[in-house]
Amino acid sequence: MAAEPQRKPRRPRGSLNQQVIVQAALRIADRDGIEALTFPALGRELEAHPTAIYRHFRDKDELMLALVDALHEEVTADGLPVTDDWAADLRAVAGRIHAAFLGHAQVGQIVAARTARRPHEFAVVEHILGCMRRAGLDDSEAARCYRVFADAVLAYSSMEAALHALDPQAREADLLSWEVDYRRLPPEQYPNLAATIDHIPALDSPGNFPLMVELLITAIRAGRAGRAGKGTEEAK
Amino acid sequence: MAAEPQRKPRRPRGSLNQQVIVQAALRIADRDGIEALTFPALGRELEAHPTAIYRHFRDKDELMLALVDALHEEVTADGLPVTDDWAADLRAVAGRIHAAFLGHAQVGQIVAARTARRPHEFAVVEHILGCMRRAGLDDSEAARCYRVFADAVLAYSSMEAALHALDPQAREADLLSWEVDYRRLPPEQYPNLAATIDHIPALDSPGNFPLMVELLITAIRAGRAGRAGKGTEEAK
DNA sequence: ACCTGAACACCGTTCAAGT
DNA sequence: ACCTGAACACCGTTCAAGT
Repeated sequence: MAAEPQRKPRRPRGSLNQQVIVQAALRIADRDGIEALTFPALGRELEAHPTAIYRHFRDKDELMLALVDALHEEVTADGLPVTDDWAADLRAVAGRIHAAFLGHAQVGQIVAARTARRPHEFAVVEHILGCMRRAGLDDSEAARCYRVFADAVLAYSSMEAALHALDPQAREADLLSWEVDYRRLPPEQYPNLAATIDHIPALDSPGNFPLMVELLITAIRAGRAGRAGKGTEEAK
Repeated sequence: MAAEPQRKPRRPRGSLNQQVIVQAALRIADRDGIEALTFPALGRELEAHPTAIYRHFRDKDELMLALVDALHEEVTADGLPVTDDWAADLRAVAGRIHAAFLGHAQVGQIVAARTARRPHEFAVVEHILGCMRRAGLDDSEAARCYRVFADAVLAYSSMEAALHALDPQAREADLLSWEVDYRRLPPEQYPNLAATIDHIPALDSPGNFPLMVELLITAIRAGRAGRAGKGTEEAK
């Protein structure tokens, strides 16, 4: 007959490489969830033998780190514009990171747990440092504020990605728990909750992340006021 | 002779419960790492059959959520003191959360990924809301700032726990990557990095978290200035 | 040099059988 | 009611054998 079984669609010789594997892994994670990202699944997606990936990545952890780096690459893909408004630039880069993490929420959720630093993060570091210096901070303050701003944006985005990555039922249950459980608490024991419960934003409210960014920018603008920890040089 | 084999040290009848299992799980995670926390390992630690845990937890995920809740319990264990200084109270509760997460870093690292809200978190919510209201924020602002402050503290602490939970070699490699890789970058392409590299705190510098908390407090104190997002009522 | 096949150790989960 | 034993499906990883 015309359609013979064709059991083993072998890949051509050198067609497997890190980039092809990373793209396939991203497709699987985005489509079926991070827990569905297994070597057998990768083999099917690539139409290759599951263990062929070991030619290109030492182990699964190294593949995961490559996925995280792919997200950072997406952040810097179109270049990070530098304007004369450092605060606007900080909002922009924070928004880019946040968007990339939620856009690939299944991978974004593991970023916080995988702290390894990879090549594509360099450009982001340089960019944020520039914003801090243009804000008028001295080198020491700029360096410390960079560290905190970048890590806060990373950690918060990763946490929101984790919520975003939950399957719909579990997520709905999580959000409903807030609506239901918290309203049931006795007002005399939880007076502050009782007074403000109607104003508390949802866990996944889109305004949460921008507000955190805005608070950090406000504090950076406020400048030397309220700096904690060692290394606060009064020299000036 | 005297010491007979005694192969199966059976547990007495009703001696297994959620609390006993959670404590055993925490011991294993703290001692051997989160990836060593398996049903077989739990069986050995409890001297019970591995699958006996299924009598008390629906699946492994539910056990993990119980571990996360145990951390929140630790935060509120000694009560959260309310003084006349809302900023100091915010520092204190943030420090408690941070300490609990790093104290059980193996569990702390998964908190951000497991967003489920559990009983022992109620008291923390109430406490932080009280701080925000005493800061002079109206109910809407207090609610929004609570959400961002609490989640930022949670996310940042969880990320630091993840770094803290890495095995020593991997962690050393991560920290060294900063020292080495970043110093190798061409200064003309990364001028801001070149200028500030000596001032950038280490990934695990103990000052990072307090600085983030201080920045948030500074912004909250700055008050209405620079609030972003919808719901910014100009009524006043 | 690169990919494949088979095997190994291990884990989460289920369920019928014991006490 | 509670725990145990055995089995099942599945996964990461290794390694000798193929082309």
